[in-house]
Amino acid sequence: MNATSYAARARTTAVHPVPSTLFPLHSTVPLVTFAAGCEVYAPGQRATCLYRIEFGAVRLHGLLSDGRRQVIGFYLAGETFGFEATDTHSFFAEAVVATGARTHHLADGLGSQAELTELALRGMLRAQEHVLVIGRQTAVERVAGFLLDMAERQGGLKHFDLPMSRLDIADYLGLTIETVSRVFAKLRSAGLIRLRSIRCIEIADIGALRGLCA
Amino acid sequence: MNATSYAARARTTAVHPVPSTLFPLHSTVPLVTFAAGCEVYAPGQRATCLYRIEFGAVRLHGLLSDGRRQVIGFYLAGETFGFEATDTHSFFAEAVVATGARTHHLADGLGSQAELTELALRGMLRAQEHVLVIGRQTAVERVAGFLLDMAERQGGLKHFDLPMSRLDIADYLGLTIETVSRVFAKLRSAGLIRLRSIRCIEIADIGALRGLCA
DNA sequence: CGGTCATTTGAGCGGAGTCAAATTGAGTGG
DNA sequence: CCACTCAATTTGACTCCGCTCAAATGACCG
Repeated sequence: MNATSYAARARTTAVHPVPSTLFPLHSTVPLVTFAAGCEVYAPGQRATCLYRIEFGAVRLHGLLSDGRRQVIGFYLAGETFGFEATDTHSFFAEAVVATGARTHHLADGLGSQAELTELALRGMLRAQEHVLVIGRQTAVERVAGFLLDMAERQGGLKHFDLPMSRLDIADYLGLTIETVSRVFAKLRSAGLIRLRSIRCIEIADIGALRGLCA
Repeated sequence: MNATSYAARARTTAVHPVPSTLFPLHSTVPLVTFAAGCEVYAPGQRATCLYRIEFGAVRLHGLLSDGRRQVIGFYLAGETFGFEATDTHSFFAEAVVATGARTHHLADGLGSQAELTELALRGMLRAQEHVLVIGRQTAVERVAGFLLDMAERQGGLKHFDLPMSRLDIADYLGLTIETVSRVFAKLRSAGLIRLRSIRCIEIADIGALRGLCA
């Protein structure tokens, strides 16, 4: 039983839950911003628009009745989320760090049928690959794969920032925060990664890291 | 490490890998049939059409390099699979039992953009919910939820057939065959289910079963 | 009836979880 | 700039759920 509830582990800092609308500088669609930890939407709320992230990061997550949390996915700058199979949202979406996003209603250009299909198909593939990772990989394999994925999605540089906390990573990978921390320590002492700071990772041996991903 | 390879555990019975085309009786699109265990497609193959199942069941699964297997999903009569985010397939599709399906090319009616979007969105949601189950639920919760899902998808009767083996179930739920068997035994001795035969389940106490699913 | 394969059951182990304490780090105010 | 606070992360010790290995039982079939 993995029963330590999310609420008990993470005393989420209370933040202003109302997104502020800023000037649309580079686009005709409005930019909404969210402070770190701020909720974008919750399950059951009506899905009204898509969000394309300009800066920052968002996590999608679900909760079990006793508070166990699973992060379904992270969305980074340039990525789009908010589309649903039903007319209401199925999961929580929250800003991981200060985030700005442009909203697109289904009538808009980005909401065109073909693009929505593309997004849905990619979202499906991503979730299916996530199932494979969580269902059959060890803690080390999951963390190694996660770091490579994050590096690639941030431009493929050999050092990059992790916008999310260890708890977010653990809940994304189906592990505990302690296990994630221990795997980081192991990778560091094996010389595969360096921790420039707590949230800044440098990949020192990408080949070895890839070799760990089964 | 969950390293017992699928090949080592399951000596898949060799079957005729060539689908036979039968007469299109109720539809203008061709019916293809697959014997139990027969491969429908494999990763890397070009995705040419959708399959709508007339009878039988299909599993989608991925393999890790050392043979660990994860079943991504099952498709039952009336359900559609075969759509992909890229132009090639990402996973294996195999008939679980003797299966007949109608193929629909993207130009056909069923392949219309709106329907494809709908399928992709539902597929995404299903995979995301699967992530939540595998990432955060215990063995008992996973099995209980699986049985309820199967019952519901087969018409909601209180008894139904499981088309797939215990190994398929285990690989779908991210467990081992022994654990699945033990949970079945536990649910049976607790009076929540009855096993009419090895593959025929009767739900004796659906309320209690639901209560187990967190 | 014997062979083969799927499933169940038993015994023991280990990877990741739990509980707890130490350490680091980011703010904040003096 | 430093002391202090509080949260995030790391580290340590121990536990337990689900895995591994092994053997028994059951189902199907020629």
